[in-house]
Amino acid sequence: MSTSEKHTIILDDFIPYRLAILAKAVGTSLSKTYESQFGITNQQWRTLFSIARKANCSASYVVTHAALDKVQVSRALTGLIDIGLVVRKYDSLDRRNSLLNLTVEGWKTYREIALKAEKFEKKLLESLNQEETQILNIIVSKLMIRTQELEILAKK
Amino acid sequence: MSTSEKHTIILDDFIPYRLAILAKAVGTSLSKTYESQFGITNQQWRTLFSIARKANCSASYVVTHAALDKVQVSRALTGLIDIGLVVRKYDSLDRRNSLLNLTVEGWKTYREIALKAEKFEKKLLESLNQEETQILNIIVSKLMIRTQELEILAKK
DNA sequence: AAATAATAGTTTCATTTGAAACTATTTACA
DNA sequence: TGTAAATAGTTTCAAATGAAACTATTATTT
Repeated sequence: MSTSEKHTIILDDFIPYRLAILAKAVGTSLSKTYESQFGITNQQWRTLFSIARKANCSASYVVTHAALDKVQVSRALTGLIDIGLVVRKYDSLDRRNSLLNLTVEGWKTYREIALKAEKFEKKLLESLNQEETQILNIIVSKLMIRTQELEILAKK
Repeated sequence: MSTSEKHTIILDDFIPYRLAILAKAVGTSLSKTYESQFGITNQQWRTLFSIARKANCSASYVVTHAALDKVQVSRALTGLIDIGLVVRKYDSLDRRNSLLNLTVEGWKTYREIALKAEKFEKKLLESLNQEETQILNIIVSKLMIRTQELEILAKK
C-alpha cells in the first residue's frame, strides 16, 4: 500500500476536520479526472478556468478569482504558456498588468475539462436531495463569511 | 502583502472548489489558535487528539483515525515524543505494533487545545441555525460516501 | 522633478510533502 | 522448517510549497 492509503474513518464529529477531509477527498478525486489525461495540475486548471471566464484578465485577477497565491499563479501561467494553452500580452497603458487569454487549444482543453468537472459535480450532488443541495450552498457561504469574521476578531 | 493574501472572492459556484477554499480557510484559522502558542503542527495535534481518544493505540490507528498518511504520523510522533507529550512502547505480543499514550504534559496540552478547538467550532457554527448544522453533518457524510463510490467506479 | 510608496509579477531558498524504497517483525503456506 | 507474503513503521529523495526578497513599472508626495 502506498503512502496515500484511503481514509475511510472520519475524525469523529469535529466539523473543521470533517470539512478538511471531505474537501481533500473531493479535490483529489476530481483532479484525477484531468491531471493524467491533460497533463495539467489543479492550479493550472483553476488558472485556465479563471481566464476562460474573463478574457484579457491579469494575473492578479486570477489570484483573487481562483483562490491561489501569486506565486502559484505565476508558476501556473509559466506552464500554461509553455504548453500553448495561454498567451500573455502586456497592457500598453500599464505595463505591469498582463493581459491573459486562452489560445484555441486552451479553449479546447478548457471545454473538455469543464465538461468532466460538471459531470463530476453532478454525480457528486446526486447523493443529496434538492433541499440539501440548496442548503449546502448557503452553509458554505455562511461558514466562509463567519471564518473571515473570526479571523478579524482574532487579530484584535 | 505576503504571498498568503486573503481570498475573499470565491471561485464561482463550483462545489468542489468552494469546499476546498472553505476547508482551507477554516483549517488555517483554527490552527492559528494553537500552532504558535503550543508549538505543535496540525498533524501533531491530530495525532495527539487520536491518542487521547484511544489509549494504547498504534500508529496505524492514528493513520486511519486522524486521516493522515503513515509518513505524516511517523513524523508527528517523532516530534511529540521529542517534546515529551507522547510516550511509545511496543506491544510485546507483536513488536511491530507501537503502544502510544499521552504523558501528563500531553494530557494537559490536549485539554487546553481541545478547549480552544471546541470554542472555535462553536463560534463557527453560531453562524448556522440548528437545522443547518444538522443538515451540514448529514451532507458531509453523504458527500464523503459518494466520493468514495465515485473513486471505486472510476477505477473500474 | 526627485524621492517615496504602491502595485504587478518573478525568483530564491528553506521547509514541507509524499511516493517509493527501506528495516523489522509476524503470518501464511508449500 | 524454510520461504514468500503481509504488516508496521521509518527513511530517502525528488518535487511542491510559500514567505521573503527581488525586478519593473506606475502613482503619489514633497
